[in-house]
Amino acid sequence: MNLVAELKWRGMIQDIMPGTEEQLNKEMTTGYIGFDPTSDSLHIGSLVPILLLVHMQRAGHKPIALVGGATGMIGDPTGKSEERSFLSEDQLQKNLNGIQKQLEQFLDFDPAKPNAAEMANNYDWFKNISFIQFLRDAGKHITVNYMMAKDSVRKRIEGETGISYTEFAYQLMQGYDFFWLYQHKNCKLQMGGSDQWGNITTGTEFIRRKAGGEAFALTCPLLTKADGGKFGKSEKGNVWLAPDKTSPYEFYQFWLKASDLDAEKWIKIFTFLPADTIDQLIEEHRKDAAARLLQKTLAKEVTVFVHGEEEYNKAVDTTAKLFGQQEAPAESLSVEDLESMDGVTKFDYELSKLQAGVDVVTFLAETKIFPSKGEARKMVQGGGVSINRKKVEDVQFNVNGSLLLHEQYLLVQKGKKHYYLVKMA
RNA sequence: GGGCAGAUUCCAGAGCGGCCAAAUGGGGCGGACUGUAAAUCCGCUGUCUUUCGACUUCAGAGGUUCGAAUCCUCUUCUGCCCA
Repeated sequence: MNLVAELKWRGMIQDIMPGTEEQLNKEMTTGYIGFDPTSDSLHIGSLVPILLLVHMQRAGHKPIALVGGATGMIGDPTGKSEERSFLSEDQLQKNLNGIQKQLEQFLDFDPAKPNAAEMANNYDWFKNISFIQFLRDAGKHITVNYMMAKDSVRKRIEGETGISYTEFAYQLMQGYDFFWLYQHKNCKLQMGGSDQWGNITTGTEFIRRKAGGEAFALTCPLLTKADGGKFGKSEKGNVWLAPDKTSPYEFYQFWLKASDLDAEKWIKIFTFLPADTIDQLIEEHRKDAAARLLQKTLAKEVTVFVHGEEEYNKAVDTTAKLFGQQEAPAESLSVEDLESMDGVTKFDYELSKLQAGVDVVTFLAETKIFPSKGEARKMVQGGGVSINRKKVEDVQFNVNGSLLLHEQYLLVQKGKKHYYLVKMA
């Protein structure tokens, strides 16, 4: 199966420029995707573009991962209803480093290979361009009329907040990137999320007008959840690829909690499993949805891809202990079980205080499981707190030494899915 | 430069002198049901607080008033129209 057919089948193509498939079939093609340094880690939303690059490389083409050191100083207006504030240069540098390190782990940079991946930073070519030079070299080739017709710009112009000249110019910079890579790296393809279509076509247009060259574009759909919610958010916010921001356990849990409909879609996009395997999984899942085979496979594949086998195994272990036998009393968990629960947030508490006895609300606030007594109380009143798997029914409930597991642990749950281990010190 | 309209809590959007921590919807969180699903139903959603309540919010600064998100003045920002 050729690359385009493969991506199509996986549901990873939203728009594709005519001729792209032919180009990819004709020769080894260099393609790039840009990543915005808006944070020091990528999140799972960026995983789809990353996977596009990986698929490309697997199909024998050459991927370039570009980080926006220059464009990050400007800000992409796409999808933003308001003008954004600048990132500080320190922050930007930190973000660039973080993102670059992450991208490196997913692609093969072995220079011995003809299609070795490459990393690029558009600051490298923008830093030497003067404003005048840019206006003469780039600005002259694209009309404002053309730029204003782009969705990202038009929405802002028609909207209530307007758009600054700075953000308006963004697409020109991205277009110039593509042109630069076309000239220096023979890069003929740009990919990205479908919201980038406008920016990407400015690039192909630019290449056509300025160099008379032909360049291609391909975008992947932006993911949403079947219930219309935003993709990639968990209770704690974004799901990050960095293990210190989203633990592998939480990461694994995110995929495991996917709804049936989403799981069917996502397994095609986020795993490299072949078509027949996936079809079979879907079929089996439909026979016995409660087994959640699809979610488990999805969670496994993605977690291994991002965090590695070992972290995956730990996440599964922890999951089994916490959710395996929900009816089993908390007392049945061994010291090793409790200690080895990776990814579960741990807190310390003074043994002497506990032995004297504390009311739940104070206890929950002092352990920092809840930020304040008020919030802790609300949650207890709403029936959202359990200690050692027993729901706390009463705000006056007294927490004391007799509840301790193995004389030193308390297993606290906020809601059904969030576990905290409190250890006495 | 001139005129007009606007800036409200996470978002959208009511409120137009006391009954306003501020309607409603969305989102978020929690509960019930279930399969750690979806749909549905219920509760919470400025901060702190056991209750009472206290404190900080309606672009910013002043002012009028017993009392202001609501009235006045200036400032900032945005949109629209005229030059």
